[in-house]
Amino acid sequence: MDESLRRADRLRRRADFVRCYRQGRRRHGALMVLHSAPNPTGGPRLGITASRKVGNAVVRHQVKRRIREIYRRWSARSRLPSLDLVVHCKPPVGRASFGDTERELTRLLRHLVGAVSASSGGSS
RNA sequence: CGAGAACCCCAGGCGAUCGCUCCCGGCUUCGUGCCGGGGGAGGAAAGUCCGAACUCCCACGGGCAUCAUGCUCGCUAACGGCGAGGCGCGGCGACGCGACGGAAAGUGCAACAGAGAGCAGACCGCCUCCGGCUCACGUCGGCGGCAAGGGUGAAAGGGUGCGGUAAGAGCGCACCGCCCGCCCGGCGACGGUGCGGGGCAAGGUAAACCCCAUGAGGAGCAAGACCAAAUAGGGGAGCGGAAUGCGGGUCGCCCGUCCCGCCUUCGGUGCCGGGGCAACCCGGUCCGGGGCCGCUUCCGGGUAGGUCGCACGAGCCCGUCGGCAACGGCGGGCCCAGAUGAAUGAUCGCUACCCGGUUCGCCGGGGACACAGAAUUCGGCUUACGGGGCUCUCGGCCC
Repeated sequence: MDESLRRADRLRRRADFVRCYRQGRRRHGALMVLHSAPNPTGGPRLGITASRKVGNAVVRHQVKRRIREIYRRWSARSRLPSLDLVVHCKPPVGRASFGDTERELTRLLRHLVGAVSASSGGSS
């Protein structure tokens, strides 16, 4: 399958982030919080936030790259509905391993696929 | 071998798979997507502490205030940086460190201790003389003289010695130190076993105020330039509604409000002058109010958003020449990140090295690990931090 993740697949405007926080659903994990809100673009978009509590610039960039990589290579990504996603990092993620981060993120994303497809089926 | 001291260098490498971003070329159903090739974090990218380039704003000149710098000569686009030198301090030494102008302009400050701390001073002490006691040495008291010795302090008004004296004192002398002038050396800071003069005055603190010299306009790439929705608002023109303006001040600028003047209009049996038999009319003056709304059309500013600024530069590398050096000249070669919720990555092999075992072939485990991520760009400084090389110093041992 296509594993590319280009500019259009990422969240790039402050307004989109704010919309996710205000109107979106939330799912909490030990390492991160996942916000999600429907978007009209026809495909999922990903945004990642990491405050300075997570670590210095090197740590924050590493965490964001790992999350982007996990999302990019996630096998069920193509089954996601048209959603804007924001992964907000919590401080412990700076010390977590790649494996732990991957387990947590995929668990949160899996819940999302099931929940949204069920609710959209019920409403239509 | 052990302690140190300068200077310089590196910041893993190779491969596989899947991705991101920029540039070039080709194809393009022009969605800008594919295909091929190439570039893609640091020595500090950091702190944002200095200095500049660049951009906009302001500006006639001068002064005040504020801030910064502060030995000399160089280097540099510039600097609060760097190099060399002087002086002082620290270290056995290699070497390191230093806001390193002025305290004989003024003002202020100095805890505690101490007799006394800024027109110095007398606690213990030293001494002549007088008096008491004593055979005497001496001792006690008093008028005075003194500051050598002790003691206090961060600091007590040159040091050592000799002379001198009742005891003392630059009181006198010698040497050392200090201050002033000259001479000599040095571009200069400054230095000199140089010459002459002065008994020594002028304590400390200027990262206390201050004085002196020199320098500084402000804001910053979210600078700034261009394109430009939606909504709201501004300006011009035309038409319609009884009537339907203009100029100036206030302000950093614009709009509004407010204020002033002129014009116009409405009201007040207002007031003054003139006219008329009169209703009233004309001119002036005083008080109060109004000087907009709707539609059509055009124009400009501007927000979101986008493009540029934005990657050839005080550039890097090599050689050579000048200079102790910082650095500069000349010649040749190279093109070296440009993201913007922010790319430069993730995972997996092998490998230096480390640990354990060893039949010395190797096997098992760990595995590149410190500080740390460009954001307009340079030159520095400072701070954080892993490792290596070379030279030098001191000490120990061996030949």
